Amino acid sequence: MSNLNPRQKEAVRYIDGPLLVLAGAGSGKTRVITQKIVHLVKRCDLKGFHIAALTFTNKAAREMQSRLADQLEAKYRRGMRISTFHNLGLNILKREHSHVGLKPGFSIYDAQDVQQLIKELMRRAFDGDDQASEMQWQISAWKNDRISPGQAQLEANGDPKQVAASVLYEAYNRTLRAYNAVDFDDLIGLPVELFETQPEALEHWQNRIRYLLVDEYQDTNATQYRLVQQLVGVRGAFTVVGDDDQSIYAWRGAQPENLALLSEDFATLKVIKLEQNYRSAGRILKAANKLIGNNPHVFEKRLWSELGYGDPLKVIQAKNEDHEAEQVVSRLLAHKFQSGGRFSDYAILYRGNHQSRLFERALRESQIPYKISGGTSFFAYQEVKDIMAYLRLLVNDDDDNAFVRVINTPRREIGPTTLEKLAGYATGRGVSLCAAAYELGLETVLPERAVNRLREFVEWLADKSDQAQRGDPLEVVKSLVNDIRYEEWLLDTANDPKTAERRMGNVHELLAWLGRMAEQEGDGASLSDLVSRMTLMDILERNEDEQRDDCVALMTLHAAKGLEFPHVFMVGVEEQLLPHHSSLDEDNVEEERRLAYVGITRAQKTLTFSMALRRRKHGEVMDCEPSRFLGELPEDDLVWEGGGQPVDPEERQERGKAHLANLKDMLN
DNA sequence: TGGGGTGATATTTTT
DNA sequence: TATCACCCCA
Repeated sequence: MSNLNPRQKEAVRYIDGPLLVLAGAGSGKTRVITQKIVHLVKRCDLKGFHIAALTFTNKAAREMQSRLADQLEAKYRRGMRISTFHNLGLNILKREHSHVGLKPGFSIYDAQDVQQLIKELMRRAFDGDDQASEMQWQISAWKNDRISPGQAQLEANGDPKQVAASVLYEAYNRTLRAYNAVDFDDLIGLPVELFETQPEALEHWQNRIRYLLVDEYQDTNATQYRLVQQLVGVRGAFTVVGDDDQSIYAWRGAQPENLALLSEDFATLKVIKLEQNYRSAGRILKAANKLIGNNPHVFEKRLWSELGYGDPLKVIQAKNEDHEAEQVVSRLLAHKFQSGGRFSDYAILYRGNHQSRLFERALRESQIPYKISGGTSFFAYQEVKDIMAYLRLLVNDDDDNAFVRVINTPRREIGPTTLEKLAGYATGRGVSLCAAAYELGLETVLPERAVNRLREFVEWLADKSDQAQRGDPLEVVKSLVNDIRYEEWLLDTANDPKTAERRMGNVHELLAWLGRMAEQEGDGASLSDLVSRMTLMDILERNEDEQRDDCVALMTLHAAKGLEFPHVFMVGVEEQLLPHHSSLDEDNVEEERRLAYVGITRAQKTLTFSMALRRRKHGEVMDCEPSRFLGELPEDDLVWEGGGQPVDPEERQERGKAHLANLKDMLN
């Protein structure tokens, strides 16, 4: 407690009612949350069992957990829930599944599964899957806003596209239930629905969670806010921490107005502002404050810092986008030599992922190690999806999506015709594909050979499922991979043995994760538990760059939220790019300004903006103007630089080599 | 069954 | 312009 400032202390100690902590960038909010948990346990005698802290990302949850582990003995942490919203939702559904029409072992569909399903439904209903992702987006938006298919249809007001989407929404939900499956949005939405209608269930969870903390509160959507409201009930024992200036996810349903809404819904709400920043030099904060001052505010806030004033901010004006990348990289390199720092002290932040390419190239040419965050998820690999589909089917034989994925992977000589007939039969009988395969009537529509193959498959599946229920789930999974000769199949299908090897490596990785998770969950863990937990995990692609740890970080402004770097380059700071043109059309400049604000406040010591005067867009060379946001920064703290002549590629190579030699010298 | 040709598309993304 | 998803074919 002694290392907290007075405001932070107040936020930690205040437990008399609902509390909103407005935590500016770099004001130590995670410290406050963890300290508060310690305070609740040690000073207020609250059992860990009765405390829940919610985050949006697994990363944030992990971070909080590990910080807490440093400050609180294990016995105090028993039963404490520090998890993402979605994991809490999963826990609730696991306990209450019967009330919302789910059977144990229900599947969780990720965005990819959902897209597949929606395309399938669209092909069936409108013979065509045009704009499937738009539909997917719309349905998710409705779910986030707590709008039912019926309401959606009413609100569509005859607009054909909206009507179609709402009809699809209805069919989609129905199908998901038939498959005994939920999507990510349902993990929050179904508990909310449940709590609206089942007071006993709500009471149980209110009794269980007696103090609730929520991180990044400005990112909550309507459904998540409702869940928070329900859980805290009239008691209102909660602390939410957020910053309206860092709300950059409104486009995916977040409602920053939930911050202001709190004071309406909880009359006794106390608000504490954390305005002392421990991260950035004075100049950087001054610029950030001035920029964000152009946005309207419900809560006024002014960050200050005791760190020095720091260097002026720079703006590099490059001739074109290649030149921009060159300039940024050569300045980064020069600065690193001069300061003797590490590559990991630097970050390059951009608005859109496509902007990374040029910087990657420039960094590679100069032999600078870098890592790009936001790679493909481990679970996107087809081999991982395959095995996961097997596991899903194993614990949930209603999951037709998984059935279709798995039935011919590897080949079982069950072709599209057989499947189609099976599907037709299943629909007629109102049962799942798996169940249909057992039915005797099947012989009337399918030749004996096909029926036998299907039976063989489902019987094998049932056998495995039995084993999984009785024995060690992990062993069953291993034997499953063995039974289907997956490795053989990978070798057959990949034209290059290296790819097959890599894919099998991913399968082993998956098994290893399952093993680790089984260990973590303890003896009682069923395969179903493991599978659903896995689906919510965030294992990222392991690329070679990540192995080295001294790397320049490349990421989008969105991905940078919550991070900090001694030296930040914000690139492509031009009109049409930041603010992005589509936000201009939609009159969303304020969110773009917050995005710029997030970028600026990532920097600790130096901040450099860059822009190109001309840039090719969609194959056409366009003139670019400096972002309006640059004009909103304090003029005296900004140094504009031309950027000099472009360096020719050969010289760049030379420079890279020289740099490498230099590194070697330093090592010797 | 994967690769090559074709045509649509071009912000941000977590769970 | 570059990428990506999809369709068709060998």
